[in-house]
Amino acid sequence: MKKLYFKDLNQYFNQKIEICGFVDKIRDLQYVQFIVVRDSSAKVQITIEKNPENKAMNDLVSTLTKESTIKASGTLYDRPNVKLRGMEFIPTRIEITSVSLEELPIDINDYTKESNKELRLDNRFLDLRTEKNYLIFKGQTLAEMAMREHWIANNFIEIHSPKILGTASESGAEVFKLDYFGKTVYLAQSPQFYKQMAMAAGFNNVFEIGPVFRAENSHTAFHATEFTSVDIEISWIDSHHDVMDQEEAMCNKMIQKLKSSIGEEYARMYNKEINDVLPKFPRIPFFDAKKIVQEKYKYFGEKEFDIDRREEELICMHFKKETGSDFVFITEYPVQARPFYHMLDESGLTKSFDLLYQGVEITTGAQREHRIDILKKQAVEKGLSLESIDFYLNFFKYGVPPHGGFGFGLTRFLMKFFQTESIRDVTFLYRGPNRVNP
RNA sequence: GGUCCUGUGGUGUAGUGGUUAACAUGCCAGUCUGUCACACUGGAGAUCGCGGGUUCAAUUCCCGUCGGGACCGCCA
Repeated sequence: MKKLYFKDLNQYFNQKIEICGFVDKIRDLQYVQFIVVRDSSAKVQITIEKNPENKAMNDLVSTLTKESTIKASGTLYDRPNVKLRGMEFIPTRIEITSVSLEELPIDINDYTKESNKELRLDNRFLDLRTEKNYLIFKGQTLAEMAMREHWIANNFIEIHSPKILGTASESGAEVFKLDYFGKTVYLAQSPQFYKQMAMAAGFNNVFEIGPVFRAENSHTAFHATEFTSVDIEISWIDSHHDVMDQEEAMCNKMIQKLKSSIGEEYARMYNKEINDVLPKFPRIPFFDAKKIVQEKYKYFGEKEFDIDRREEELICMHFKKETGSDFVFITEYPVQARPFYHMLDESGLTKSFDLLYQGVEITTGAQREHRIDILKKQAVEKGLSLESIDFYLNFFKYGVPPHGGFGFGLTRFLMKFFQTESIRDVTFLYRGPNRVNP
């Protein structure tokens, strides 16, 4: 049997078909019964008159519970007077394929108050049954597809770097340790070193979409201990601006794809259009950005060499007003805020950038230092032992193109794109300091 | 890791030092001429997170504990 998606049902009027899905609502009246059935794409009404001929089905429906799954065969009719999509399905046979318990641990109806978030995460499989949550993962699929299309058109190679590491990878974050046949190994907190290795391998341009692990005891809406990172690395760049050009192009493709594919559904569910994306995003050097926030908003961040949450929000607010852009690049971060492998410019600032989206940092990128002597010197200055990164330094001994790249937090992007309050809402199954189940 | 907040039927909330803990929704039963967030009537459902203390009396006040959240720090 080929599953018919309910969104396509208007092609099947007056035909004998089989439909299957979850029971969304049951309205059992004196002379007629209605079942609203739902699948991932839409809902449809099944109508059964109460009469001797239908007795078997009538009895079945009276025992049916919401959220059970059913299959029904019958005929679909065009019925303009039915409010739900102007159609109804008249069955000749209904099969209950599984029965749901009567009461659900969470309320999945859109029009009532949302259940407690923890309870929803405990019962994520039920939480995800709503059309709004389904749209998030449809959006994620399309976003990844758009990015892949962009990369393939630009000669990128997809890599799958290991997540079990003998030495800790470097992104400035804490790492998880685990037992590996009696030895201590680490979970990858970034594919950083390996995507650079691909540059040394002559792959020219690479990308990876994969999990990364961070042992940070962070209790915020923007952090998870495991999340999906989109990483790219490209060779033969002149500066970090070439990397930003790539990210700009990628984001444009992505937003345009989302707009063309789910723009209507998004507008219906969120009462708002997807914002247009500008072909070019504002690029503002770190200290200039600080200055704007200080002069315009009279806000003085506590961190001299980094940007705090409030500053991120104000910078985004400023450029949204000035240019209409949801995206803003902050460039030339001071060396104090950056890892050892970022390349420095003549003035001692890093050739690096962050990308902010709707007030949140979604990317860090840079031109990498590919000259081994300078790389070693910078590592030592950051307090790293050269032995610990020996395997990494090897990549630079036998010729390597100038290169750079970025890591893009897919869930952070989706969180803001879908206007959710937490990264947990856009993660299939969230992992955090206090959550490793289900 | 720091600061602050929170825990009451299945779910979401209200409320109180003192008789039967309220409301909405959900659930069950019945009624109902096609509903469409169906409607109406009735019913079941809560040792008020857990432990201790104060008190004649604690769901309420205090302490501890466990769970949870928000913001900050760290980062994507």
